[in-house]
Amino acid sequence: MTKNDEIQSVKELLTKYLEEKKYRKTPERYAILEEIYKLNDHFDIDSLYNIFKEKNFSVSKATIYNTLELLLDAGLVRKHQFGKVQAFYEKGFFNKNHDHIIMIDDFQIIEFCDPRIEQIKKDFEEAMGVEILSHSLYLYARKKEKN
Amino acid sequence: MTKNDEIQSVKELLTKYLEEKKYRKTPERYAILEEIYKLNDHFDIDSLYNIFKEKNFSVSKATIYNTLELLLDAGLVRKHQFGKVQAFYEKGFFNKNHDHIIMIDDFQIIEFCDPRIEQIKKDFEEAMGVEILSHSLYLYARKKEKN
DNA sequence: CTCAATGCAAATCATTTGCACACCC
DNA sequence: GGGTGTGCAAATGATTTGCATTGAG
Repeated sequence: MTKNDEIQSVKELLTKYLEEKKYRKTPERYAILEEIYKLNDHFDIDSLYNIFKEKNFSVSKATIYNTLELLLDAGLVRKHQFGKVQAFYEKGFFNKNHDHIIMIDDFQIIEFCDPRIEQIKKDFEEAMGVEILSHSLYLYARKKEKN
Repeated sequence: MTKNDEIQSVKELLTKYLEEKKYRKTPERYAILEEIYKLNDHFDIDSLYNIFKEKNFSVSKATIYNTLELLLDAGLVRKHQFGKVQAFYEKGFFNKNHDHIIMIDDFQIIEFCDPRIEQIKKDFEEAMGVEILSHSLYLYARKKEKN
């Protein structure tokens, strides 16, 4: 799937979501979704705001906040809050690797996926009679020093 | 180990830490540590501040922020930031259960510990040649609806 | 006595909110 | 047209900072 195909697909998912919820299909919502899916990296509100600014496409921060909330609810982005006050986001539909290793030296983020997590979740659901809706796992790592 | 023994022990750990780092042994630092270890629950800065206020023991919020940073560095408390802007803390030396289930209905927090996590960490350390310093795992759950 | 630590208030910064206007339906 | 969504600026709330004062070493 090319990046353009991917963008096309998530736009369709957004349309479906907006129609289901009877929300309006505003150009801002599609533009923000598209910009997010063009990015390969994690991003914060400000950098997204600046991308639009550079393109002379006018979107207010309030709208970006609102829209990210909406996309979060639609399941099209993920939100991270690793230790910092400021939240980070990433596109979140096709890249199924849910977990993250944070390199504390340079804050590089590596994604991974380990089936044992899913097993742990299943075990807890059964043991405690609850439904686990989501999870977040971060490993904080640093490159091994050579002594 | 009784709660008093525990408080005694962590105070000694704090002393050791302060001496190593050549920091001063102020009454505030010990008082804050003690209050935290008297609590059984997770807490935020404000509730800790209010505890001192009620006791007419004067500690400023700036000092509480500073001291929590210090205790964090000393490994005597843990910090959480689950989605919210406001951070939560908990005592963190003797209670070895590191992972948390957040009940999204009432924000109740359940602790647990699963050895599979440690195994995942070990595997990654070996596979990627990094040292994993810590991790955080949250499961977001809700009580199962009875249909 | 000296300088690190505290207390207070002001500053900062991310996020939220209120309200007028715009534009999707 | 009607009401939701947007934009802007002001409000909020957690955390940080500056600076004068205190007290640990």
